[in-house]
Amino acid sequence: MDDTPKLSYTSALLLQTIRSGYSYGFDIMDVTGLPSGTVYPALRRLQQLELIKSNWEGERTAFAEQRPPRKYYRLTREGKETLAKALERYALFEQLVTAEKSKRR
Amino acid sequence: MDDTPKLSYTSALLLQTIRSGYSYGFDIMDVTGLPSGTVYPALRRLQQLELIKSNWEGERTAFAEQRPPRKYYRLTREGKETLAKALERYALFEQLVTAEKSKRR
DNA sequence: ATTTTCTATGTAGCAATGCTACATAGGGGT
DNA sequence: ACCCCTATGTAGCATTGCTACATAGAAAAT
Repeated sequence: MDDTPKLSYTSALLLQTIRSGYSYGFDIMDVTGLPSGTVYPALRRLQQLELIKSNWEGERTAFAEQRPPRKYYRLTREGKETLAKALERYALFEQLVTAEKSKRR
Repeated sequence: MDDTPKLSYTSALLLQTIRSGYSYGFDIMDVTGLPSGTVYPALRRLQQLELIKSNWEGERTAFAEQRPPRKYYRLTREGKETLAKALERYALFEQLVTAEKSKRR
């Protein structure tokens, strides 16, 4: 019934990061603080699961801005749905934090 | 300088769960939804890192309540400090969620 | 001239983590 | 007899995460 995969925290974080507009590897590394050896393989896995799609930046744009070309990612529809479910699951964390806070007057 | 280990999401969640008063394995499994094969080894690792301590429930209490004895966990001082730092790191997730929300009016 | 720094993507190889399935055990119910 | 509930735990495998390294062009520094 439910074919959406259960995402690790890291995977969910990556999806949310992309969703928030940080859409290429280097930028994602920057925001999340995760190393390249974590980010790039994880992105590849997410793409294999068809939760994200990618396209290379045009060489002309990269050349004009004098830097290597970027590979831009965006969420697929399935990616958005899976992320939504992951956020529900991870909301538990916050509930526990707030519950604990309210305990100590 | 900083000897506090970097916790996985799962480890941080376990610490927070214990902190919130769910202090033995079976209860933790119940709240988090994580299976025993995840929870028990992870608790053992957290104890090896001296982030939590444990003590067995008295046999008399368990006998009186007609159930197997529980192993109760509590955070050490180091555990509390490590958790606090983990929460800072994981706040990034929420920031991204709220940032994204504010983007779509 | 050469070295270093910055942007950018990526892999190899190892260690750590997470999970499924199973094991154990006593009490209570059908 | 058999199953369910509470409770802890392990074996063995698959997946994940990380450190260290590789590549490459442009700019800045020495």
